[in-house]
Amino acid sequence: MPAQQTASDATLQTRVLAQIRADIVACALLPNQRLTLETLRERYGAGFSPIREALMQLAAEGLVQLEQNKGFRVAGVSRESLYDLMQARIEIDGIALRWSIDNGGVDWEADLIAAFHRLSRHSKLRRSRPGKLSGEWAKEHRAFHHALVAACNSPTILAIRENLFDKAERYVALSILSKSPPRNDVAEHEQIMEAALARNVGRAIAASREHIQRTADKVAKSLENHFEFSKLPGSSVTARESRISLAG
Amino acid sequence: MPAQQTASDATLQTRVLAQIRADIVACALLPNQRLTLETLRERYGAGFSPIREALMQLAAEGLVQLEQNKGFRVAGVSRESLYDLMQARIEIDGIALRWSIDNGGVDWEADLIAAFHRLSRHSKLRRSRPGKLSGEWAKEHRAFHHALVAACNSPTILAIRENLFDKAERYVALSILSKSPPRNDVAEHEQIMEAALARNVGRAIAASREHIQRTADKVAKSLENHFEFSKLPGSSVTARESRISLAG
DNA sequence: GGTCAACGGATTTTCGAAAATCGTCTTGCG
DNA sequence: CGCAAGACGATTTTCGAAAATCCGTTGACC
Repeated sequence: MPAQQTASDATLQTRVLAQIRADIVACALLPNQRLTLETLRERYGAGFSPIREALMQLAAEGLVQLEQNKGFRVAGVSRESLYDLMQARIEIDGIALRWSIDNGGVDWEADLIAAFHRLSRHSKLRRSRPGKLSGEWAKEHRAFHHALVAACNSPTILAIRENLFDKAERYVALSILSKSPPRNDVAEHEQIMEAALARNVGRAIAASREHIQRTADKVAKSLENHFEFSKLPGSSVTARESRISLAG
Repeated sequence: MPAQQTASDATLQTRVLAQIRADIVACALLPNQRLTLETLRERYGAGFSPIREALMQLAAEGLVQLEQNKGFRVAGVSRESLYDLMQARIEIDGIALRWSIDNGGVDWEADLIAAFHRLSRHSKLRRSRPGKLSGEWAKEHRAFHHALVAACNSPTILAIRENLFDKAERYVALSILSKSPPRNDVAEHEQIMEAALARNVGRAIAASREHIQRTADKVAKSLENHFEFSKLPGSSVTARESRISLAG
């Protein structure tokens, strides 16, 4: 069993898709950055077909933009789309949370508590050491929010939620890249969890809304403070290509 | 200006994508039908690449399913996924409607009224003549529902809504294919519109919920009455490949 | 008779080259 | 000098063939 890669299903296309998506979400590929096929071909070691197919799928998900005969770009960011995204997340997560509380059984409760425990531990580690563990933390954070809504029993809503979460995580990664320290939101997560476990739908949704709203405001603020995003590590992107416009 | 095709943006991929999506939504390609690349190549007159790219995008949208090394199929249907879809539509359309009522101005009102007028006229034509105009009607029906939420001012929610609408329309097309006469729901649409124009959010959302719920029930019933779906016009699909299972 | 491995056909997946397209620069003309 | 037409370079888009994979089947061996 060659356990070498994190997520290599089988086909090259699947692997490339996962890698590019991860790189975009983690802002290893910056917003608005041009995605030349030749460059991607070198970077991911694949032919044109798998890469183009992966990019098409990401275009459908909204993580990359495609212009006719002009190629692909990482989706741009703006204050408008940030708040649009976060507002939608509030609603969608609210729905998923409501249904999850309605349907969730003991397993759901147990998984949720376990996920919170892992998250809180990783949050402490994250605060003590430098920002090298943010990958680990992001994983636990994602797992916790997934556990919250895991019992909602609606593949449609869950798929939508997952997609919005990806996009939100990208904004958070961008905020961290701009030297903004991550905020300590363990207490917020605990409040959501406790309300959910108490089967208090209204309180849980309100707490979730607050959580997302605060994240949105924090991200918006930290991006405003760093209007010029020219030289970021590990990318030969020109200023023009990766400039982040908060205006439109 | 060669106005020959309905929707031919520019690239072959875009055209193929629109055609396949339309064919799936209209059930010209039946649920569960296998999509051999060779067959699609003949049917749409294109190479492998544009077709595969289009299918990848449709896979991301959820209209086709992709199995590793086993190719593509039109997404299957089931009672569970029908109700999952419709339940999600109720919620998403509710959100979009609420925001649209909050934000909509006079233009929104005017467009909505105009869309309803066209819809009601086409509904009468549709009842008088045989089912040859259902394509026209579907277009107006789609336009009306879009006009309802057009002012919601959230690209994210609108994109999600559009996708769910496509999937719902496919179920309705399937229902019509099973010789089930379309129901006369002009009154329902009028109720939604009037509540929206009166800025009565609660009543509008309730009417919308009722409308979707009734459509779901109607579709579910007409599909149950036609368990065997083997020989449908214009397709050389074997019974095994296109059988519609309402069980799972 | 039953089980397992290897073979063959069909299809997917991947590749790299050819064709088409766009933006830009240059050139020629008014 | 200004402007339009044409050509060049870079990149996308498309194509068909080659490689890889899967499934069903045959055949051999226990």
